[in-house]
Amino acid sequence: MGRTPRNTLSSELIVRTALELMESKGTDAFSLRGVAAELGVGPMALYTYFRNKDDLYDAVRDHLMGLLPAVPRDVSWPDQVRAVCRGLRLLMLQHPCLAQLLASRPLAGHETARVAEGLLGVLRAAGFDPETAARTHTTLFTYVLGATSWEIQMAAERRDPEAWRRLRTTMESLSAQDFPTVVELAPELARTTGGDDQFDYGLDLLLQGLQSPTHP
Amino acid sequence: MGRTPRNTLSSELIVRTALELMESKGTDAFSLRGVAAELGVGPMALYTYFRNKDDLYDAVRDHLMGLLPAVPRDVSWPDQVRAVCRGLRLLMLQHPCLAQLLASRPLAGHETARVAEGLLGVLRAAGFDPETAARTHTTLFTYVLGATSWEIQMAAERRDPEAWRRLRTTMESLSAQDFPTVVELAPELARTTGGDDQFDYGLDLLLQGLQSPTHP
DNA sequence: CGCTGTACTATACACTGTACGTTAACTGCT
DNA sequence: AGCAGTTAACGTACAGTGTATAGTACAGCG
Repeated sequence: MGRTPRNTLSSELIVRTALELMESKGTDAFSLRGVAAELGVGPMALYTYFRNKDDLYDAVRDHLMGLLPAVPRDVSWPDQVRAVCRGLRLLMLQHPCLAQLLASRPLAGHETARVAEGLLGVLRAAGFDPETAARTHTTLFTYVLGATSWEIQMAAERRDPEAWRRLRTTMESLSAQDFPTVVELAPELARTTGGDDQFDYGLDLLLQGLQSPTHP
Repeated sequence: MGRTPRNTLSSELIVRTALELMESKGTDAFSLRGVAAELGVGPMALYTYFRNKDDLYDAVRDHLMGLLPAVPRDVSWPDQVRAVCRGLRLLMLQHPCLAQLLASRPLAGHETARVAEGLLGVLRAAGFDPETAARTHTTLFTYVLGATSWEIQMAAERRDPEAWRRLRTTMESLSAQDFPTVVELAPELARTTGGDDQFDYGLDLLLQGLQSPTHP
């Protein structure tokens, strides 16, 4: 019997395979059995390396966070903040599964901590007191998460022709009497559901607030 | 044979039952079969009213959005914006499933459009041009979505003792040499993962940016 | 050599969403 | 009243899912 030899598996290999499957077949279609099949192994073999599916999700999330570049050193702190936030958004766009992984579980793992360390360090060096630095970190992080998740979701909707058609017909069924502003701004709304400009617009609002003279 | 009589079901009844189940058993444990069992009906009976599970999700989401109060009329526009954003957050906190429902599908449905109409109307009345109003709407909405989803997620984690313990040990395993700022600010970070103050902090940053003299 | 721990397999269970075909109950028409 | 016709709910079935439990082959060590 050609049984699979012993040390063909490893956490890293499983994580890489899981990531590939999430990106090719879509995050929802991902399954442990799929990973196992891809590796030519029984489903239960994965349980030697991960206690359950969520545990594997954690590992994939942390692996992806490890791909974030370091904070640039020779620019002003607002530009450092911009770099971190844009970097995280770009990573999420490159790996759409990251949006769902970040939304469904809290920060945990060393790579994730490294990212937090980078942003918090920038804020502390800019003179923020501990509480304000922590608040600002959470605000920036949740903004990036919300804005980019939304962007990814809308892009996915646009790609699925059936869902896109349904959305269009819903929009067109709105009476201009009951929803005058939505109907009037429909083209603008469609244009502002994503893109670099939209992201930077919100990010700059936050940064402007942070730099305002009335800020603590 | 006591067969279920004909018109015991309706879309509204199914939506209400689904919502109850999501809130009692948790959004993840929700299933069509559970709803059907609760209604004393076979699983396929639901397909007379909804084409599939996502269709039911859409209906529940729109139903929840209908619970949002109207925009107050006799206050300044920043206070109107505050009211809308806080109202949406409160609704999400009262119905945690709403966070997942909003994150996983785009805006669709009349009640959702009503909410958008309210916020867009405020912004237009405040003098924002169409494009800026649309951008601001998206920014505010995604901020509320991201911040509140995160808050709900962290609160859920704190309630699960096993997950909470794992998070604590991960935090404590971080060396103060590699992660000086994270370690130093650990108490502040734990305190700023949610709460009215944290939410308002980010919201005020955005509003400050919107009211700044350099804003378009 | 035999022992032990470990990495993988096999089987099984309780679920899930939903496609398909059937049947019973109600509606309206004659 | 009797007879369609429509439709709401049913039963069955299928292809999946995550994972508990028990078993098996192999590596390294005494």
